[in-house]
Amino acid sequence: MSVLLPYKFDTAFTYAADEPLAPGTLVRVPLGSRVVVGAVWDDAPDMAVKVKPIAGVYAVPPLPETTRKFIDWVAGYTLARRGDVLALGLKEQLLVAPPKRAKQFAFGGADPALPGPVLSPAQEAAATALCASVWAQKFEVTLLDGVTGSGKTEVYLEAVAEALRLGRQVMVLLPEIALSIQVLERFAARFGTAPAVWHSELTPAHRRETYRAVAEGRADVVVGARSALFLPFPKLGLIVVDEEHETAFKQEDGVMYNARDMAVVRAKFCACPVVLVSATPSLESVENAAQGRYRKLDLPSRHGGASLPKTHAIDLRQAPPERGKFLSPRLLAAMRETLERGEQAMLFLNRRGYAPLTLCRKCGHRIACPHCSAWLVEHRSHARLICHHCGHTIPKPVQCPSCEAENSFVPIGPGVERIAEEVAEAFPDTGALVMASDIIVGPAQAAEAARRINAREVGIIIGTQMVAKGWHFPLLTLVGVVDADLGLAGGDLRASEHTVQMLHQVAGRAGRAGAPGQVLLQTFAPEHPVIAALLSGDLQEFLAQEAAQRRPGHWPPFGRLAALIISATDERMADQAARDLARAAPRGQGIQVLGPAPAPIALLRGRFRRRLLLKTTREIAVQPLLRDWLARVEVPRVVRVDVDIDPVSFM
DNA sequence: AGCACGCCGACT
DNA sequence: GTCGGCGTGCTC
Repeated sequence: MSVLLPYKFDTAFTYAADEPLAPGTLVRVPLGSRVVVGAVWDDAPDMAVKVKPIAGVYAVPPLPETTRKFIDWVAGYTLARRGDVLALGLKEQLLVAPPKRAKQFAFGGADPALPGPVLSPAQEAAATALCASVWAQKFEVTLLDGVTGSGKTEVYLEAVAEALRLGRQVMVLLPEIALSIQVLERFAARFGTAPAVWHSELTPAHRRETYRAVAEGRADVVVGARSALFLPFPKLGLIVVDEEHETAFKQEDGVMYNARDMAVVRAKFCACPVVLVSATPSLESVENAAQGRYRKLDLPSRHGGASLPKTHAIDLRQAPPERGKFLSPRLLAAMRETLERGEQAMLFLNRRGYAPLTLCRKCGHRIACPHCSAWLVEHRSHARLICHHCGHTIPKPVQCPSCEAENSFVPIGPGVERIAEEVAEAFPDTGALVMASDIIVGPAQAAEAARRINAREVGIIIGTQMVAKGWHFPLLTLVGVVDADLGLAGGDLRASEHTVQMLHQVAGRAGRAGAPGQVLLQTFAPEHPVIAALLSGDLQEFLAQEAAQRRPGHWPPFGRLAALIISATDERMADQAARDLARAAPRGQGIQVLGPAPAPIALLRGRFRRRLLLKTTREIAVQPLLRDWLARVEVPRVVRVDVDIDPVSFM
């Protein structure tokens, strides 16, 4: 009998059992001197190897066939080992008997019969279409494209209700679920009980009970981060991917998978519909809809008569801030007017900390991370400099290590903490709140931040990208983007697309209730297509331009990409391996290999990194090419070669 | 993932 | 002379 182990093995091991066990059965098996968990797999047993008997069987429902097929498929697609993929959803701690005092799972209690909200005609039409798909119980992908504040959540909650009426389970994927308190509250309001949640910050006992409830079919709605994909749903009837454009769905280490794309595959194996939801859908999904692979449903206007915010650019070349400051007079004036009306303002700057660079004004020395090619970022709230890549941290030095000058360091450029300082000077009597991932940590703090804002204890919110997602602050009417050009630097394929998405989402926080919203973009390049798209609000036209740029060169979504990241603690070894791989690169019609080049972060956590990029036309599957390529080249064991299929980050 | 085996530096 | 550093390799 073959058993797949949740460790770095691609092949299943063979064990003996007194009587045959059904595939998916979770077992305890000896491995070396230990006993570990494993899952009976569908592979043929290996007859050539001498086998040990299994040590026991867990009293847990077996992994459903749909889950096993999905695990095999993900491994094949991402070039990961199957055991590593199994490990994403199976850990020994999930199966140990729950202690007596563990609270019984309170679910199975969602009530789809509770009355839903009154929907607008457009919402009603979309909800009806989604419910029909759920009812049909067959695979279908729908892109639900609705402007910010259009009530997309209410629409897909009706589809969730339909699945519950049919006795099926529902998986809802969110980016960064730990911060999505407000979404969970809306689920609770609709169904009379909070959904099961699945994310990295659950306690072990909670995690164990949720796993069991899902496996036994007791948990009917699970709202989770990307790893919820690997939970063993026995009767999945609907998958929802909210904020489908979010890059947080892409796992960038270990098994590198895109949860949005894998959700579509998961739905296919489960023969159920999947709904991708966004106000700013990715070019990938829009193109899939244009080609007829996905169905598209639109919610073109805001719910309840609220209008979309008006967006204006502030040209920093003509009206710059005071010297040493970052908020222009026009933005400050708009903030003042907003506060005087009793409304709230939000300043957006996608940069944590006080200043991104610390410079010695005597000799020009800049403080860099010893393990990464990156500057250390000053965090004044901790009185330290921190590397945002590896976490390396030092107290802010008094003396320059290069020229030995004392107190010569000056902060260069702004982070949210520095903006907060400027705000405190300009508006000393207004409560301000910084929202950044190092300050608002976990669900409790996120909930407390939302409470303070909606209780009007806070007049000005200063946030990083954390504030772009899903928040609903009724009194917020002004959004100021401190540096709208920030995301455009660098040669990233999707820099423009991601900047438009992020800034549009931030803009969408303004004016969600009655009062009209206003968005001000501070920029040095008001004529840039990204800024132009945000000013006009015509995202379709913007995506059409993006498509026109990417199509001729077969860049995604009009072609396929895979990245090879070659890394070693010895720079010459990384270089040599990269050159050897480049020399053996696959060739042929529709195949292109770019590089090797030093990665933009050429040194990361003490490892030197080189990159190669494989680009092919859409008809070519990159996995066989890569398997063959990597098998032909021998690299020293100390050199690591990571494969990133469909890369999102090019760092 | 663990755990053992294995070959080089600083202790008794 | 041994203890132990963690690089390398194996686990059905």
